[in-house]
Amino acid sequence: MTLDTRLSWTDVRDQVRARILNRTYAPGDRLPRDEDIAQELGCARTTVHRAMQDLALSGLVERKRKGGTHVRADPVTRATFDIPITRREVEDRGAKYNYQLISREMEQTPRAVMARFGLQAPAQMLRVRALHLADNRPYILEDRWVDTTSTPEILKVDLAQHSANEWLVRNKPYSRVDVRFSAITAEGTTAEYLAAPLGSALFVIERTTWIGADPITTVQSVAAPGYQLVAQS
Amino acid sequence: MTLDTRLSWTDVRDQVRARILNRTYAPGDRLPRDEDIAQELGCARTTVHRAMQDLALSGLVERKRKGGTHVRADPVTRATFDIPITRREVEDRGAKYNYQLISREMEQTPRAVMARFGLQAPAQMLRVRALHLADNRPYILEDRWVDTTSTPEILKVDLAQHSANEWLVRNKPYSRVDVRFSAITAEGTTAEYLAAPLGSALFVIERTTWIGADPITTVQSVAAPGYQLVAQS
DNA sequence: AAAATTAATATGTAGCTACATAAAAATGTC
DNA sequence: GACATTTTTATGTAGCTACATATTAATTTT
Repeated sequence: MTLDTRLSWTDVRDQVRARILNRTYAPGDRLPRDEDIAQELGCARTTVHRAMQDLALSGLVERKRKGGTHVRADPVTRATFDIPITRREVEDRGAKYNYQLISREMEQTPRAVMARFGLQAPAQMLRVRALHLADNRPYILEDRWVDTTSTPEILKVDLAQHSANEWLVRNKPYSRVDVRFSAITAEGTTAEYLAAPLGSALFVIERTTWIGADPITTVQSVAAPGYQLVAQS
Repeated sequence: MTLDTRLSWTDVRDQVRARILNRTYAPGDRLPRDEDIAQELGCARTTVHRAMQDLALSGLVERKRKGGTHVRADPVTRATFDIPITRREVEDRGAKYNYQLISREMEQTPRAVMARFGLQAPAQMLRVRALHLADNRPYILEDRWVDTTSTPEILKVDLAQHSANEWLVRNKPYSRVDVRFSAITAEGTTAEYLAAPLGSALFVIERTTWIGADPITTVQSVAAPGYQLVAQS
């Protein structure tokens, strides 16, 4: 048991956060300099610096050189989501995972896919459609396009056995990713594959990845009715 | 012009990331110790440490004391979303913001709301329903419950003038938040208020906040058709 | 051989110094 | 007064030391 009351940077962060919460430092206010806070609390400036960095990262304060640290007037809620490979997601829920390949063919990219990649002209890419199942019930329907220029190896993968999702995540790291969420209405074959009532609302995750400037893949993953995405705490 | 090729921690991070991308360090592999990397690249261990922390934060590697640093075998896509106050969101799109109060009354919390707060028994709370408009078109319909025990001041706020969203964000900082996304079908008054075709799919953001262990507010925000949420790059 | 103890080790953290850098404030010039 | 230049200042970063802490690995004990 050490009797020293040495402050850790998380202690400092929590104290400063508490002061923001109880309005000692109100929205828009400028906080004291790191060094002054350090002196007041009896720790080093580096410790305060680390605490402040964390508060800035979480969106509570804004820091600027020479300008100092300000409590954000319009705090944003910042939420982080983990999007694991579908197999894991299913298995983590304690369900049995299954996978079915629906189609696999070279096609010309439609306008929507060009837009996602930021392409000027259409290209030939591998389009893979597949269904992921949880306990033998449809879970996620994915419609994927893979750039065979950046990823020719995909052509040799037996996609009936291994999902493109898994193969790509394991074998094709990306340097940039774009993720967006939306909702669509269940219609036609989408509704059929997901066994969703016609007209029901479906949650959609759109994910596009690049390596450097080169497109790798873009997927539209449509979840079965009732799907909910929860932020990391 | 300094001729020193002193490495910054972001340089180190990028170099290590590049090695993971190009399979020098493959998924599941253990990376060299921070100190060895530091020596190899010619910088201090602290610099490597900072770089590694960042890679761990972004989900690329996992670190454990004594265990070392490992490339994650099943990398997750980690995406961060900023959820600003609705006024800002609208104005940032260059649209004119408007707001309409629909109803405001004390009610007993239904089961769904109890669940969101984790309450055992129902409670009386202030229920506020309101519509946010962008360029005079429905944008987001919010159905909010405010705990008047933790937040009695809300009762004195003129909610016809200021949205509860804005007042709470500005005046009631929270210490914990739960965010989740889903999709629902447009029906009844929801469809009416949002001027959405019956049966169309609507994107839903559910946000619940606490201060310490005390509930503050929970909102279900239903967006007009076509809404898309984009991750921060 | 199994269990308990001890040692070794990689990451985590705090504090210090020194200097870099951006931006505001002060000053000087026309 | 308007504009350009210099100074000041608060945060940002790199490197060092020293020690904390969580685990694994090795050793001893039963």
